[in-house]
Amino acid sequence: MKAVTLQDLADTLGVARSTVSRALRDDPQISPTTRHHVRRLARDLGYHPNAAARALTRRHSGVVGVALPRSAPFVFANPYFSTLLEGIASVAEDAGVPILFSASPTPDYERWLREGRVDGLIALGYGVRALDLEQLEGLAGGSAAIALVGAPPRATELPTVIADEAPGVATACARLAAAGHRELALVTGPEGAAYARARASLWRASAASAGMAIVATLHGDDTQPGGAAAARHLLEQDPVADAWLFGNDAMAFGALGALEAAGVRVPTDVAVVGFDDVPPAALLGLTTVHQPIRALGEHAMRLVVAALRGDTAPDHTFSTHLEERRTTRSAPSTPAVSSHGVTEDVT
Amino acid sequence: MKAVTLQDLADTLGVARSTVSRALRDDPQISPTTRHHVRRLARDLGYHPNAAARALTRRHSGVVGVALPRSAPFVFANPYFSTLLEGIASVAEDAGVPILFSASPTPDYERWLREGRVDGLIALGYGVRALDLEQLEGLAGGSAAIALVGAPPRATELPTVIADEAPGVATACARLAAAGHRELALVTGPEGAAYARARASLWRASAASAGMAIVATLHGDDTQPGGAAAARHLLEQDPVADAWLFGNDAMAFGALGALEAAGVRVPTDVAVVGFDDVPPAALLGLTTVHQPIRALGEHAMRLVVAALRGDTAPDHTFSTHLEERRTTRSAPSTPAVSSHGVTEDVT
DNA sequence: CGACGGCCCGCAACCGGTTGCGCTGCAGGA
DNA sequence: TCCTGCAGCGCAACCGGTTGCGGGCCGTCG
Repeated sequence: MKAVTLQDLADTLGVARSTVSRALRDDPQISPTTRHHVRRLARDLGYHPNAAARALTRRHSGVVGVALPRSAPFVFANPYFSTLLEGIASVAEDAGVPILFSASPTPDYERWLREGRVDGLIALGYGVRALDLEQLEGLAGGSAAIALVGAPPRATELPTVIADEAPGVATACARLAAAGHRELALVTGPEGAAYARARASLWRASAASAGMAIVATLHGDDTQPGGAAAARHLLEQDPVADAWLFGNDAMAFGALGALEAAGVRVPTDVAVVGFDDVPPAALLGLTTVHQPIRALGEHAMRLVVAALRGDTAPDHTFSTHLEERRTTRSAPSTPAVSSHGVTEDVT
Repeated sequence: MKAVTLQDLADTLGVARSTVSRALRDDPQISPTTRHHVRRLARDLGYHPNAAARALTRRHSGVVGVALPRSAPFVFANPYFSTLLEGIASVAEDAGVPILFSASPTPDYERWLREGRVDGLIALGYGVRALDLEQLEGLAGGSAAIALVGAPPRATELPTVIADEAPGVATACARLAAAGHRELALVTGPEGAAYARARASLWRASAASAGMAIVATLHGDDTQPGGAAAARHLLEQDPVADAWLFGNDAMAFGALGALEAAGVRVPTDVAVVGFDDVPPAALLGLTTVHQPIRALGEHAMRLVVAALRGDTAPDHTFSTHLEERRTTRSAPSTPAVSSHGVTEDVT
């Protein structure tokens, strides 16, 4: 089954290929009648312009790539990325831009840009290593539209979309202190990750100014089993800190499971605080630092789409807040459970 | 910043473009020395073959498309699709195949095939409408590699990956009957959806042969809020069925929230059974019919990859089973809670 | 010493659209 | 009547790789 080409249309109509091309592209130098004939035949024969040929002459593909930080099982097991993708895909859909992605530890996506496979790129999270960052900056000097989501390994001129984590962390510390906690445990992300270091030092500073101390720090792998392992580890410590902070919700979920299995009551014996506020957090009643994940994704795609069109998108800053639910004790007088409930973040 | 092309390499080396092309492609008719020179220069100049040009001559792009059934917010809010994507992306990663997708209600993906943007396509769930199915069947007659996931609207020759839902449903009914239930309520998917009809009639048949009856049937929209709404609706009925079956887990989650808000105890007052067993189900302790979602995705991609290579993948059948957790009562003598716990489906 | 064969490489066509430019034919103005 | 102007279309080059085929150069054998 050969695909029908411009030439085919031209042949059966007895005109030149260029005429057909122009007719389909609404070129004013084609007469209405000819244009009409061409369009009708194109419709009847089911003509679809070859994407490769078009991309070749137009020097761009109209596709935006999304660089996932790690391999598929990791990425898709974490609702954080799904939610980010939700935002990205949703504005991509409105803009009519298809998305190319491949979860991979290797920086394929940088090749995509050079090969012209994609015109723009959104790099998620700590997938961007310092080395890649340099390459990306070079590519951005060309016509590539690039946006980063999450804290890059070092300062960069590349457009970066990120939420200010301070407010959420600050109120979390305030609430914990008010509830009587003094010694905290922190389970942060992988040792090398920039965002994990940033969050850890933020927690430390914020805890200190609320009159608390972080007495144990662990590095998790940002997965649910990793969180469970961290929890078991923390349970062996003596004394056990009675409030645990997690670098993301996935690890907190794992910890909740481990705590239940160990017969430890939450929040009575230990309070648990997550980070990100992914959709399942509301279901589980996990207290967590809310980050507008979906909005971050949307904005990243908006930046890229705007860059592709040549104009620049309005700047926007994102913030965080504490979503207080059932895994933390309430301070003596304040009502604690969020009124949002399970339907949140879904529509 | 112009990209470096074959011609550039040829010019600086003083050879023909074709020579450079052959040298890079390990053509035996190029001398080792020339080949070496070419490769070195290519590396030094950072040459990357233009994807469009290559796709144009080779008549294929090396990309596989994934057709999402509805728009992004719906798809990514549902862990079912994330898990499917996890499987798909994971074998795509191994095969080195990038994935193109765009959540959209319109059949863009069929265009993708015709435009040569993608060589293969995986169509998810009830996104495949009867009309599209015809188109897809036509395209499959050509060289397109197509796989369907989930029940198609009608019988088709297209390779379809789907799990046998009968075993899971049957044991669910058996357990419910053993726990003393007699009258069930069913909240199934959208009215028009083929898979929803199939599941509904399966539940009905299975319940009947277990000595139970489905006394109320509602159509939900497969979302969490939809499930909550359905639950509120069911609570107004008189008498209230004391076991509720849901067409997917997302709706069951919503129902759980609504039940909690209404002060109804689960499973004492009403038992809740979901469908799919998405990862959060384990966290929440939702009893549900387990479907090997990730494996379904993996197999679909394997089918497509095999078809692209010209050979055919081994057939494989998938089954379901009941994952009994805390939202159903246990029968008098059997131990009920699954031993899997929270770490399931994560590694 | 000439012929023949094999190794390497260049020429040119092609994939399917896009686009600058030039040519034709007809209408209107001088 | 001749020239100008413009609308409408064709020619051909180009985008950047790929590939069939032909040809030059060299070594070897008769």
